[in-house]
Amino acid sequence: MFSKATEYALRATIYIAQKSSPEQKLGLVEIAKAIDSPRSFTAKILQMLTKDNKVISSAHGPNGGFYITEKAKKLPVRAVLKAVDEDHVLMKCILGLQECSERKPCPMHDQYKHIKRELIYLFESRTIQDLAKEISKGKLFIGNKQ
Amino acid sequence: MFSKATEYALRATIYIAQKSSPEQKLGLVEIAKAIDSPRSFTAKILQMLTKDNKVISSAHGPNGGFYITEKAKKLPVRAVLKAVDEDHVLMKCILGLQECSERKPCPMHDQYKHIKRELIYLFESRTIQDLAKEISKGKLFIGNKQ
DNA sequence: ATAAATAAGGATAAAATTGTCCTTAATTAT
DNA sequence: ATAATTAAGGACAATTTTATCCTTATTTAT
Repeated sequence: MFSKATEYALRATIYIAQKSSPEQKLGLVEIAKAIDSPRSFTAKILQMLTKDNKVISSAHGPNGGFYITEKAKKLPVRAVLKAVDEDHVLMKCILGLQECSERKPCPMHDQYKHIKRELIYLFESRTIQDLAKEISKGKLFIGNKQ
Repeated sequence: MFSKATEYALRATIYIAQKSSPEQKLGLVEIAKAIDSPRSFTAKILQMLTKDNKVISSAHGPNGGFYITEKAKKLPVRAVLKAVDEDHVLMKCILGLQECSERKPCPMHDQYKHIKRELIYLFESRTIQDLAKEISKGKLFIGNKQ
């Protein structure tokens, strides 16, 4: 559904939301290990997420790293998709038609529109915080290696 | 959600199902124009769909081209995904984790699993024929250019 | 001030996907 | 038989995505 970049972005954001605070920042190496993603590529993706402090914040130097503010935790998960420029995936036609709408529907439109609505609702209604909370309750996983 | 290849595969299959018969075959050029896809790339994709006559059938020579049998029309749309080797998209974890299940869920698993189920149901329950019928009723579109 | 630690950014490489072109094979009509 | 028409298949090219590496900038601690 999403690109690798977006998958890493979502996993990293959830992990940072769960483990970090402005006092306790996380380094790139720890994050990449935890979410099982390639280190340098993850760095690029974190750059997109920290751009304008939209979703993730960062600090240079010793004890620096990545963290998330309380305010940003309250953003819908969809904000991550927007930050990595893949929000359109939620809205696009499942057959890839440029123009597919009620007025000009593709053959799957009437069926798929309900799923699309739920997808959008999922990413819009749940906040980054929501997902981080569940992971800290214990039973959830964010990386491939145990 | 799907790759371009899969989008073209779905559009081509629906178009062929609507316009062709074993007596009335469709040429590559017509198909590519109708579904607004690159001609030569579409040829490759049609090759996958005709492999072992799984979904689409073809014939060489004058008055040759692509068509679909009555039997194949009754296949679930999911058969197209399988033919182009992209069926896994329906099942995969939305965060891209290799192992994501009830027993070892990712942070979005509990929410997303319902959507996943509906997606699978959509592609499993609807046949190629179903989609072709609706397009021939008139109000549906399968290409970008009008 | 200096050194150490860390993210930011640029250049590049590797791999995958998308796309084209040309030759070959199969079929049909003459 | 021959020519025309069409799909099949192989080789390659272009583009996009994924990934790495190296240098630079920023901050902190000494």
